[in-house]
This record gives sequence, C-alpha cells and structure tokens, in this order.
Amino acid sequence: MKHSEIKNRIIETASSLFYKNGYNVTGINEIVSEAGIAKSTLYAHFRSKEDICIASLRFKDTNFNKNIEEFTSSKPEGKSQVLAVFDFLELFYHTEDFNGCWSIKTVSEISGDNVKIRSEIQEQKNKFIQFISNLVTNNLDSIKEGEINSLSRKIYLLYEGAVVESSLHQADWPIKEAKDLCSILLKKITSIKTG
Amino acid sequence: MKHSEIKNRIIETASSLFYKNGYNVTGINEIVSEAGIAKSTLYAHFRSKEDICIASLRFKDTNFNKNIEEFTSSKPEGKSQVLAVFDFLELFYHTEDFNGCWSIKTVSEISGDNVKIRSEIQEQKNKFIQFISNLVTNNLDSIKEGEINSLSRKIYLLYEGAVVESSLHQADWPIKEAKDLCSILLKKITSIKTG
DNA sequence: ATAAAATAAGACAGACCTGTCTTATTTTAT
DNA sequence: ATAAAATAAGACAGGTCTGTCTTATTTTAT
Repeated sequence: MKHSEIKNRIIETASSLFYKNGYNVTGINEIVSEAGIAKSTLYAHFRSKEDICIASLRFKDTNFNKNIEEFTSSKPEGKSQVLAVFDFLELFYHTEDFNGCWSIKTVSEISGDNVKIRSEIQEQKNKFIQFISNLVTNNLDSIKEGEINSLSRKIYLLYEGAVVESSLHQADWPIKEAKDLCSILLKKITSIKTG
Repeated sequence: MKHSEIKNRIIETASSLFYKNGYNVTGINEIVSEAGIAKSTLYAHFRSKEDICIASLRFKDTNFNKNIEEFTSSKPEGKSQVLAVFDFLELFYHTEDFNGCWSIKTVSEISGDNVKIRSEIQEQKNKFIQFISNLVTNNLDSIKEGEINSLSRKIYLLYEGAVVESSLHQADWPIKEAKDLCSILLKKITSIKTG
C-alpha cells in the first residue's frame, strides 16, 4: 500500500466509525484495528485525533458535494432541479448507513470553545448554502437578486431540518414535508413574477 | 435538604452540565462535585448515568413545555400566536446559556441501538408536534381537519431547523427565516380559505 | 430516646482513553 | 546494493471513566 493510500484508508475508516458510532466513543485503537494498520503509522500521518476529525469532515464534505451536484445537475432544469435536493436526501435516507447529519452530530459532541472544528463545519455549511444559491439562481430566472439569499437560506433550513428529523424519528416524513414546503415556497416565488 | 430536594438537585445539576458540555464528557464525579453531594448519594437515587440522562431530559422537557405554553398563550389569538413559537425561540437564543437543542445533542451522542433514550426523545418530540397541532387548531379556524397534521409537522420542522442552525452558525438568521417561511405558509393557508 | 434510614467521603476495581516510545521489519529511493 | 524512510506491533505513562463498597456521620421517624 502506498503512503497516500494509507492516509486515505485512515480517513475513510475514521469517518465511517465517527459517523456510525460517534466521535467521542470512537477510540484511536478502534480506528487502528479497523484500518488494519499500526498505531505508530496513524500518528505518523496525523498529529492528533482532532486532526483526524477535521480530515474526516472534509472527506465527507467533498463526497457529499460531488454526489449532490451530480444528482441535481442530472435533473431537468427549473424548479425540479431545486427540489431534487430533497430527492437526493430521500435516497440518502434509504441508504443502509444513513445516520443523520455528520456535521451536526460532531458539533453536538465537541466543546463549545473548539473553534477549529466548529468553524470548519460552519464553512462547509456556508458553502452548501452557496450551492443552493447557485441552484436557485440558475433555475429560477424570475427571481430577484435581492431575494436569492433569503430563499437559499430557507431551502437550506428545510434541508437541514429534514436530515436531522428523519434520523431522529427514523421516518422519511420530514423529508417529504420539507420538499412539500419548498415546493409551496417556489410556487409563491414564481407566481409573484408571472401573476 | 430534603430527600426529594437532593434528587432534584442532582437532576438540575446534571441537566445543566449535560446541556453545556455534553453527555459523554460529563462525568459522574463532576455532577457529584458540582451538586455538592456524595457519589453514594447519587447512586442511591439513580441506578446508572443513563437513568440520570432520562431524568434530565424529562426535566428539560417539562420546563420547556411550561414556558412555551405560557409564552404563546399570552399572545393575541390568531396567526400571531402560532408565530410566537419563533419569538419564544428568539428569546431563548439570546439567553446566556443557549446551546441548541438538548434532545438532538443527546441523540447525537448515544449509540444507535439505545432505544431507551432514543424513544424517550421521540415521544417528547411527538408531544411537541401535538402542541403545535393544538396551537394551529385553536388559532386558525379556517384550516381543514385533514391539513392539520401536515401543517403542524412543517412548522415543527421549521422550529427544529431554526434551533439547530442558530446554534451551529451562532447567529439568529435561521430563526428569522424560519418565522418568515412559517408566515408565508400561514398566509397561503388562510388565503385559500378566504380567496 | 432510640432504631432506621439517608448521606458524606473517598478508596477501589476494572476498564477505557490519547499519545509516546522502542524495537524489528518492510518498503522505497538512489 | 545500501542507506533512508515507512510501517508493524505493542508496551507504557498518566489520565479518565462508571459503578461498588466501606466507614462514619447526620437526619428522620416513631
């Protein structure tokens, strides 16, 4: 196994365990044993568990962005491409290893003054809002410039609520309700323009 | 201090520490020392840390229900009483010790197969949805019976998203956007009836 | 007043944790 | 081929954790 492959293996193993079982309860020894490497090798690649956490968050984020961009851009342009984020979530929900939002799970576990992890997550979420903003801008040409931010944040809120609540209730009604409400919101936007 | 007062003291201390610092990182010794009692006393009142967790969740939930019911019922009847849940949240957000949603923080930390804690939280959330449902029923007499569930769940989603995201971003725009979207939703409901 | 119950204080077991270190082996680079 | 780097394996330190147990003191109940 190549040097960089080992690093990736650590990140993939850690992010999988963190997501499945939680950050605090997942020990270094468990990561090492699951990845099939030596502990000294892990600490040759990362200085601390916190650094592994950051790397895992970035790994998850990169994957997520790639997948949701691929999915939404494959849908027909217009409102349906915006609503597709909820279809994407529905697919994710029915995945075997769905366990809610890894970011929110992680911030729930860390100390309030851990700025490193917290700001990493905030940045990722802001990028996601920007992604929604682009989606809205590209697909709803009737929208006013000054309304994009507010609309994007609302859709973001619906998405985030749907992830957390579908995981909590172990049901997909939050996803359906969020999509439904988003659809109502988009109708209102376009009806103002055309009406 | 009376017997029951000690039990309450344990619950209040634990729930405060759990909420502020997290469930897993808060140790029994810390609870004991902060409450100013002996460890043997704590274990005379509770069989395990998990039992303290359940008691703390119920304590928080009881308090929350009392406060939000008091607040909303003090507002003028009609839409504004429904929207008041977001004003309540805004007040809560500006509280010194606001730290997001304790339920979601807790489920984020526990193992996926911990049915005891998980189902306790699910029940609490379902009661909250029921509270919103009552609020909607009492204040929007134009609403159809078959729409109450769906509407309540949507408002619930908005509320939950607002709590989690205002905590994550350390800003209150999620609360304002959630209230705004709720307002849009309520307008749509009533306009269908009157229009 | 006296027996019973509750509480305080803290040692202790047994298990876990993170991160460091040593030693031996394997891989890589030149 | 040979020196340098990377990895394996795991002991170890120093700390944490939950829950039990003992002993002594205080409170409660009758």
